[in-house]
Amino acid sequence: MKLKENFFYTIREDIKDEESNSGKLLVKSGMIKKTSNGVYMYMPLGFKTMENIKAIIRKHINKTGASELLMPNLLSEEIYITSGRRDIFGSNMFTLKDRYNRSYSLGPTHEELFLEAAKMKIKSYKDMPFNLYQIGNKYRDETRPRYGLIRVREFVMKDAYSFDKDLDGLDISYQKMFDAYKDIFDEIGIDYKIVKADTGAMGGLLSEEFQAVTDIGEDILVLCNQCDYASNIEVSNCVKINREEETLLEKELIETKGHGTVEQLVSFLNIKPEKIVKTLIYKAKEEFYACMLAGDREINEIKLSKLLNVPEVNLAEAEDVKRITNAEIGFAGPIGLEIKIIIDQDVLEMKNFLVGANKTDYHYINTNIRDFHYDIVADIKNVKEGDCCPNCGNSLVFKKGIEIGNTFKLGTKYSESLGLQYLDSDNVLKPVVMGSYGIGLGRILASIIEQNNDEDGIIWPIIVAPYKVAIVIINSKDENQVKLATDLYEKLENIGIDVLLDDRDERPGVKFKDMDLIGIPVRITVGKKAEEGIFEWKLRSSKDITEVTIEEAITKVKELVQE
RNA sequence: CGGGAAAUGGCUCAAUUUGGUAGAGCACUUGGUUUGGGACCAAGGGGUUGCAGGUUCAAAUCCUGUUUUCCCGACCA
Repeated sequence: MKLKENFFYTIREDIKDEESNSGKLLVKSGMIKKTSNGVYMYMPLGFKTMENIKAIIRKHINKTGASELLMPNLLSEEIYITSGRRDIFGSNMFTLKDRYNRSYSLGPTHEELFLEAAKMKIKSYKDMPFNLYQIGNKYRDETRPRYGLIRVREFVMKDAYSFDKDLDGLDISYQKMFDAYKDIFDEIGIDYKIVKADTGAMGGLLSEEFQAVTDIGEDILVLCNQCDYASNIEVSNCVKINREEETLLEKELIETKGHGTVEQLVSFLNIKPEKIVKTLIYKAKEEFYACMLAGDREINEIKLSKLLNVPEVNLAEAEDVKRITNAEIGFAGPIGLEIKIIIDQDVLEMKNFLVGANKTDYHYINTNIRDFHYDIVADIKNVKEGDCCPNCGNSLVFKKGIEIGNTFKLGTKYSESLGLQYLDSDNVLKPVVMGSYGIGLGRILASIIEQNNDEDGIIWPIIVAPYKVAIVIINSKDENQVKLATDLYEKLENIGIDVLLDDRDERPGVKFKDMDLIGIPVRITVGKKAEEGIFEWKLRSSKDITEVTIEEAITKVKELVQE
């Protein structure tokens, strides 16, 4: 592409309404432009990069034997009501009415539709396995879009769905897709981890997430130093902590005026948070539960909701807490409570701890497990950095990640609710066994930038770069320079290299800054030594500059692109 | 959905406290000097200050409502 005669722009000023590095750089470099909260245009440069990512994805997904198709996004709401997911998505789903007042929604995910498509073929066990996929838009009414392309309301996703007659078949289909995912992310060159995750609104048997490792990530990845344990914190199991033996003391009521939080109590009484057991009142459906865990720990609501077998749990409202505990917030405790009490497994081992007294401004010290009743003992807390690995016992470390891919073993959940059956060899109708597999393309774009940038801008890996080579003409009025640069430009184009010719009437500094900003991997400059046929070769990722002839330049480009 | 901040030429901001009819830098146009890391000089073009009301002789500025954006939280395959 010749810059002078094509659509190209960059922004010099800092981007005010983007917080993340990738968001700022994507907007500054002219790759995307925000149209409203969480909705972006892909400008030519961004579009081209996206197409490169799509090509890599297609290559590997096609290799698994999956067939590509394209689904609509305007979907009758009926579809989601039938599958029972209308309520699960709730206000996360965009809905609209047509002129006859019929309800439609913009597809947040497409299990239901792919299942409809699969019905066209599946009659007998002989019709499986197969795998369908599309690369298309998804719509989710996120409460708070943020971080550029990382959390948006309209986004591009590759979603694939496998159909098998039994679980053994699913295992094979799943593994194929799982391996393809690894190949895709390896080829793109993202630093990622695969973690076990919650199945959430998708339901099903197993969920594994492909997480790009970056500090801006919204998920916490729990990793082991020694073994290959890797899990999203939402489902990481806690290993019981061994505690020192202590003589049990008698509980004692003490005044703690105005000190309701763990933090306040720690400084007021000069005790360790590990000697406090906090009591949180939760509401699940219409029932209240008191959840007890050590003061230095966070509750894990996903574990709690699974334990109680409800879709979600919420902290109780202030009035409810006051009514249940007869005290202000901060003074809840187990003694005398009439609701069900769930204690974290570690509380069982704790000795002589502090709890709320269910009386404003009072706590009990030296409380022990014998002093109150409890109904359930379970693992209801988040793991902490330094905890023991459930696999090998070594210590766990945390990293932050962005979910860029997710693979689910769905099982028969959807085929049962939507009636996708086949006739098996024993002449019995059975539900089809499904898997679903997603990749977020915008998140890949953002993650690559989060992982590959410097103070000058983006540094694209060559495989996804919108253009592999930028030829910069130092003085676009110098005929020699223009001629030489154009010659190289045409030769590279002829061998199929995406190359960009900066022939604008700008000063060199402007051109260098722009090429750095948009992250083109190779820069070939035509300047002072144009008359001798000498180019300057520089990689975006390095400071080194070498002099090359036109033949050498072409050879070096070929080598780089083939790698 | 709770809490906070903001909205002024294409972009980043000033003028708002103390009401007097909008200004700078960047970008753009023209001319000139320049040309190896976001040049300089000169002359220009471009804004009914998010929107709707209200107060006032007079509103970017004060008041009310509303919309949008950003941040923190809640939420989130």
